[in-house]
Amino acid sequence: MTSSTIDRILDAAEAEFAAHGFVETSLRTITTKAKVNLAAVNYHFGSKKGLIQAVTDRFLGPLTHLLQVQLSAYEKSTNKSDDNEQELRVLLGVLARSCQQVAQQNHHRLAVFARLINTAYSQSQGHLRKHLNHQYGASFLYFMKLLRKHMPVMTNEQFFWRFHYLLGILVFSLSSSEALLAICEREYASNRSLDQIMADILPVMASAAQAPILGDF
Amino acid sequence: MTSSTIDRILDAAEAEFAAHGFVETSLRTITTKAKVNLAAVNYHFGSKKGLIQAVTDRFLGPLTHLLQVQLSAYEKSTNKSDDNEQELRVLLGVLARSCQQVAQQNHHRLAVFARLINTAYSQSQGHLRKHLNHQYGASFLYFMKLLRKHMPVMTNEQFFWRFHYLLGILVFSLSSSEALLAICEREYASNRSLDQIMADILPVMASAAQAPILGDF
DNA sequence: GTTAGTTTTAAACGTATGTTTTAAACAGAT
DNA sequence: ATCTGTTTAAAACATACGTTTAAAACTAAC
Repeated sequence: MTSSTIDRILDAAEAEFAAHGFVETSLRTITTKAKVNLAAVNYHFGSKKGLIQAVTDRFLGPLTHLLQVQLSAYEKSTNKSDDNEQELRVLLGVLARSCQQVAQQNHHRLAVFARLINTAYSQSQGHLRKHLNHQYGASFLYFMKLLRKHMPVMTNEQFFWRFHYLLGILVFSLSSSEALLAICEREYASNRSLDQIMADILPVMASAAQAPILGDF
Repeated sequence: MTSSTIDRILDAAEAEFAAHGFVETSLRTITTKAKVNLAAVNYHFGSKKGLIQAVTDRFLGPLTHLLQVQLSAYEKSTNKSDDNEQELRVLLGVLARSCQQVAQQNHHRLAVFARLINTAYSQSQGHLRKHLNHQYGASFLYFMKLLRKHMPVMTNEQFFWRFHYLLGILVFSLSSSEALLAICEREYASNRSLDQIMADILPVMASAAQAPILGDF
């Protein structure tokens, strides 16, 4: 047995979810791609919802754990720069590197994660968002706490909004990465990688974090 | 007859699409909310796909038309600032104001638009993206051309990526606006409007547009 | 008032989906 | 080798969906 049924399902589901979204991909396409019987999903994961949760947990579990470690290491580090924007890039780099390390070559994982965030914030009810917050909120709150230090000249509410604007850059880029990379290759004959995109985004997010707050427009 | 069947369908579809997405909302929920017979959708719009197109056309048609006018007025205007970032805010403000003017109080319209962009870029095939580009690409290319002038220190490819990072801010904020506004009200007892969010985003996008390009991280 | 064209209605159709069921195949322990 | 619990397999189930049909209701012109 090269790989277990469970792993083959998770891998196939991850790829399909990343490419077509959660509701758009059926269990039948997943199970045929995984070369597994249809009923296997409900046997091992209970339901489609359980499968989605398992796929995302496989990424978010290690990610939040690694993030916790890396952030506390960053917090204890002494060689902080005086340049606030530089320091923002470093902090955002901790998150980016943690994502990359957990995704480990697998370009689907980040796309699934981005889709998850997207759907979580697109639901008016917000059940998924509450679940994510309850399950993995601690690590991300920690990250936000450190980020907050480098964005001092705003109220908590202003920080809330600004944070989600930054999140938008990341989520949109990752969930659209497949299409964007394809366009980029066709239009500019340039073969980029997800890692390069991540590196590309960091200074953009850092600048966006420091943008002035203007009342009018 | 207070409002025609077609308009009632469009209004109901717009609200449901904005709240739950295109695939997640059924024709039955739309027609019951519109107090219209189920078959009316297929009679008037041919198919669900036709309905989606009609909903988005109702927004994108006027928007691109208005944008075309406003942008050429902007291009001809003489009181340009020497401050590049300020000028970026003005140009982005043209887009924002056009969106607001066309959306006209209807907070669903912008959310549907954002969802459309999101799904267009989330499809690996990209049929929807090509359709939008073919139908409404001219106005947005015009906008990009003007934007390009204020982001000179990068290659065309770098501009391509940067543009989509900016797009991410807008799309995520708009498609998540309902959830974000709800959280904001609950957490900070602050009643914001979509217009305020738009005004809030402009300087962030302007700063992000001018962020430096760093090779490493 | 009749007629021709349009719109609305109720019902049914075909299909795709997630899920369940029941039995068979398998694995490891005794 | 037998037994026990676990996993796989094929089939069926129930439901929700988009779509189509055919008749009824409506509208406006003659």
